Amino acid sequence: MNRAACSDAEPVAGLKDEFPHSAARAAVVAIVRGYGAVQRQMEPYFAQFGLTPPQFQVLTIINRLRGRQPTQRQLALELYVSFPNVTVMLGRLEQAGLVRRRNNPKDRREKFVELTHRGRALLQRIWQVHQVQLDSVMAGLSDAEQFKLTRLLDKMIAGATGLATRDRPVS
Amino acid sequence: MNRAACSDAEPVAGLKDEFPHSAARAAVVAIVRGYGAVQRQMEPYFAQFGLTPPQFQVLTIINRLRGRQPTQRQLALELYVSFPNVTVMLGRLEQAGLVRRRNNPKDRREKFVELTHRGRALLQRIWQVHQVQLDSVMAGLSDAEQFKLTRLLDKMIAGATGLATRDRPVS
DNA sequence: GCCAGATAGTTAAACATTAAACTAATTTCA
DNA sequence: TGAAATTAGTTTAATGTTTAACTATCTGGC
Repeated sequence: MNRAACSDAEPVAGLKDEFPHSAARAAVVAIVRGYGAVQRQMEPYFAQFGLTPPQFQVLTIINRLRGRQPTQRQLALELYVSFPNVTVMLGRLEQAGLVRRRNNPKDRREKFVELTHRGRALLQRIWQVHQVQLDSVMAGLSDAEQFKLTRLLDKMIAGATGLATRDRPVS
Repeated sequence: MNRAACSDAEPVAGLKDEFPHSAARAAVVAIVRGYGAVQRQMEPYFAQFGLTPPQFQVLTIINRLRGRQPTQRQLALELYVSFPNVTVMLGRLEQAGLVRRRNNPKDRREKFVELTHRGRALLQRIWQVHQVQLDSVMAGLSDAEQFKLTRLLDKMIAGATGLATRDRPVS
């Protein structure tokens, strides 16, 4: 390819080559990096129990909503994920014997979701060592700093002015 | 299934039904939620340019390493992702005409990666409006709070005591 | 000079995720 | 009552991610 008249190795005339730094950019980058660090610690930890982090999240939410007969729909809203995603994840968790779907006889479109005995037992087994893991992830910060971090993130979430925001998945 | 002797609706005897709250747990949850909020704002934003957030990240890193002839290997290390992941993502970006792979004649195992003119032009088009987007994500925090948030997250990352940690993907 | 081991990249299989299109059941209302 | 609209869930296609297994190439010691 002959691009002598528009060399691909040269910057485009008059435009800068790097995006400038700013407090907002640094904070966004820090959040993404912080999330990555948390993920890298939690993945092998949950793998010990045969779970992925999202699977643990699903089990936790189902447990929290127990007694309220959650449907897959309600689960998706609580989890902040799309509806098809719930279908897929429950399929795997059901196959693993941790979760059960029951048809609602009153409305045959709906299915209630609940933990099996095995699913509940697994959650409790994890809880016995879970605080140690969380503390090791947060070992770099004092309790006061952990509170401050939590407060700042909550404030950021509350104040984000979603210019091009989608509140939640729509499917 | 007859489970009369071990009812699935009862909590396991002697174990608690909820994992207790703690500063560390709140902070981890806040990081995950904060990341989700950022993602939900950035995805539709990048979609305007036909990109996903990871694709933008790849283009940014390739641009930053330009002049150093980065290989796919070096890209994976900078991006903190696995090597096969780079293969897959570059495949799509190359197909979109934003990136180019060139064989290293000195070592025919390696491939150098560089932005095409079109890739560089797209980055610069995004940069022109990028600060507005970042500021809208961080609209809830003052500049000083953004600095503090960045500092706390960096400290958290540096201090995490990876009990069961994997520094980076191994493949 | 040649073969064992290391290195760069790819392919395959699994999981998570979304949007879009589809099926089935219920509700609305004319 | 019966057709239209709504709602719950699934399936499909696409993207991103990992680990494991594979191919091709290079390097080092004999």
